[in-house]
This record gives sequence, structure tokens and C-alpha cells, in this order.
Amino acid sequence: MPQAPVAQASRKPSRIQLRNRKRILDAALEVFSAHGYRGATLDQIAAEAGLSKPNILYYFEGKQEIHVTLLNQLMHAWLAPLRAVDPDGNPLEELMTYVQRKLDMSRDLPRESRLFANEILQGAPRMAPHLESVLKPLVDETAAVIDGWIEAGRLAPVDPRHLLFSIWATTQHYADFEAQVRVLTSAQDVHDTAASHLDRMFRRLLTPDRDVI
Amino acid sequence: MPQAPVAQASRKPSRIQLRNRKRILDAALEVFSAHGYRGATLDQIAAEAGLSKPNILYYFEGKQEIHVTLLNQLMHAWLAPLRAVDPDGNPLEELMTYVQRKLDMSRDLPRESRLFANEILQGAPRMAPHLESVLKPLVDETAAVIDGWIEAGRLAPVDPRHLLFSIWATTQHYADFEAQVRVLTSAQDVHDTAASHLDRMFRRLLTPDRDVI
DNA sequence: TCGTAAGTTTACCAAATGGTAAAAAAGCGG
DNA sequence: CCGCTTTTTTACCATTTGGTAAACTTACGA
Repeated sequence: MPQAPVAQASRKPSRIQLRNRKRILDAALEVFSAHGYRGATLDQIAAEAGLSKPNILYYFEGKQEIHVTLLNQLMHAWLAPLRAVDPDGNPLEELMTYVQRKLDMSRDLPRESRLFANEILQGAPRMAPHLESVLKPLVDETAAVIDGWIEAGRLAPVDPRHLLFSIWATTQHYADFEAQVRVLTSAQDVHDTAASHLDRMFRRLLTPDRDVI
Repeated sequence: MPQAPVAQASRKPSRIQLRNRKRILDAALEVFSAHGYRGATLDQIAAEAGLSKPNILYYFEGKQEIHVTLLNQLMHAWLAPLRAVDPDGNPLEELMTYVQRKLDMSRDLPRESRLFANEILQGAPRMAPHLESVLKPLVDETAAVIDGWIEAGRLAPVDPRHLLFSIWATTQHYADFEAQVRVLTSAQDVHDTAASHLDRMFRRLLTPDRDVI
């Protein structure tokens, strides 16, 4: 009776197990981000991973488990720049650094960005719990920090949540809507021009007015 | 030999034809925007439209034709606010009006927004020609108008294309990422607070500095 | 009201797809 | 080198899905 490692999710995983699970998740990221959950097939993932379909199902219980594993795993990396915002730092520079980090992620991890975008677009059917339990508390916390900065007069008044939405939207746009951006921009330095545009935009938004009391 | 209306795409369409094609496109918008192209099935569309699947294929050649028809048809409505920008109007107010119209569309036509987002996310496989032939010229034109305004000193210097990206990203975010927005905002007046946030943000970005020469 | 064209339904089909059973092969500790 | 476990492959399967053929029904102009 061969024991599927999937059945006994405990015990130290073997080297082969570690390597193949990684291969599968890499392949799945590629395929899911390009075609969405339902547009992706196990055959595609298997081909991309260089494994057979049944072999993939030896490591994961099914398509859905691969997807959920990916999403949960990426959530951490995805939110790292937000966690890195330092409540004790310079408010304006902390937020501008956050903007740039998010923009860099759009360039360096476009597949991850599209994977999340796809999931949210469909109503976050497989990620709603995580949004509630992981993202929401972090956002609440950050919003409180920003509100504190504003009350201290170190930042122009702004709705913290809408500010975050605007940062996410504008930075992730370059990954999620890349097909459109590519059609509309001839220049090769899209990232750099975007960086200076966003820096200007958010700096203007957030810099407190000095002449007013 | 029954003539499929699909075969002879000419001649004046009957009332029934008009009504049913509309029903099908309405249903398809609902289903495609919720599940993406590959996630949507003809059976779902048929059920939503209150017609049988073969009946649907009597009016459209196939799933793809329904999708392409939808996209092309919506493109016009979608770009209307951009076309409405008046080169002879007040630059700042023209653009702020554009922002508000786009935000209103996110609230009033979220399905259309998600349909486009889905298509672009997957690399615009079925809409690339339209992006090139319809969107690009319009954007080039608008960019020229904005550049003119900037040169005339009536607008703060900004990259016109990145400005448009930022407007699209921030406004459509409320439709495309609604599932996330809903988790993170408790208030009922999301639209109104978003409106004032975006007004402030883009007004600050675009208002020319007066004290500099 | 009758005949023809338009519209609809029933009954299918082939391919794709997520998944399984079980045998075969490869690893590996002793 | 042996025996046992882990890993991989081969051969399937049931369901879903886009699509078709052809019979049947309805609309409508003469």
C-alpha cells in the first residue's frame, strides 16, 4: 500500500518531495497567472513542471489545493513591503519607499501580481478567508499609523484606505495590464518613467501644506 | 434548409433576432465578467439568457464570437468619457471630469470593467487588434492634447500616458478589485469617499505651480 | 389559411479535463 | 544485496463542454 505524502501531511519531507513540490508550484504559478484558475489545466501544469499528471496528483490532492497553496504562500511575499513600513520612520519617505517597492514588485513578480488579480477579479472565492484574517488586520494597523502621521501634521490629510487602494492600483497596473501598457507605450523605459510619475503623484498628494497654520 | 441568421450576417434583423441577440449578450456579459472567458460555459450563458444552448448557437457562431462581439461593442461605451475630453475646455476641469466619469462607470458598469480586466490580464488574446486600432490612436491624440496644455502652462508637467494609466488604474480598481475593497472598507459610501480622494489626488498632481516663474 | 422561412428543441458527439487504480520502477537503510 | 518504502508510469474513467444534425414548431406575408 503506497503512502501518498499528501495523505500524511506530517513527517519531514524528502529531498525529492521538496524539489518536486517546488517544481509544481513554479509551473502552476506560470500557468494559473497566464490563464486564470479555470483556464489552467493540470496537463499544462504537468508539462511545464516536467512531470506526469498523476505524479502531480501524488503531491497535491487536486487542482484546487495547488491553487490555494500558491495563493497562501505568495501572500506573505506580497505583503512584505507593507509590513516594512516603519511607524517610527519619516512618514513621507516611508510611503514613497512603499510605492517604489510595490512598483518594483510589479516588474519583478508580474506573475504573482496577475495571479492575485485573477483571484480577486473572480470574487476571491478561494482567498476570502485569507483576505479577512491576514490582509484586513494589516491594513487596519497601517491605516492607524497613517492617521497618526496625519494628526501629527507630518502628512497631508488623506483617507488611508483609499491611499492604499491608489498605490496598489497604480503600481500593479503595470503588471496586470501589461498587455495594454505595451500597446500604448513605445519607450523601453516604462518602469523608470512610471517610477518618476508615481513618485511625483504621491509626493504631491502626501506632502503637507506648509503655509497653512 | 433553414437559414441561420449567423450565416447571412446581412439583411435587416427581425424583432426576435434583435431581442434574443440582446438577451444573449446581456447573459454573456454577466457570465464572462464573473468567470473569465474559459471559466464561462455556454450552458451558463444559455441558462442566464433563458434560451437553449443550440438556440444560442443559432444566433452566434460560437463562444468566441459572443465574447468578441461583447468586447467590441463595449469598447465604444468604455471609451466615451475619454472622447468627451474637450481640447478647448479648461484643462484641469476636463481631466477632473474625466476622472469622475470613469469612477462613475466603475460603480455603474462593474461587469464591463471586469470583462475588460479579464481580457487584458490574459494578454488580450482576443482584443489586441482593437487595442491597436481603436485605443492607441485615441490615446495618442489625447496625449498630444495634454502635452499641449502642459506647454501652455495650464497644467503641471506630467507624462500623459502614465497619467491615463493612473486614472484608469485607480478608478477601475473599485470595480475590478471590489471583492477586496469590500473586505477592507466598512463604510457604505465607498464611492463618495473614493470620489473625493481621487479628486484631491489628481487635482494636486495636475494643478500647475503658480509661484514658479 | 396556407406555405415558406425563421426560430427552437431533442438527441447526439468528439474532445478535453480532473481524477483514479494499480503495476512498475527507483531509493534507501540495514 | 535484500526488502521495504517512496516515487513514477500506464491505462483508464466519468463528467463537462463546445458544437452539430435534423426534426419540429412558430411567425408571417400573400
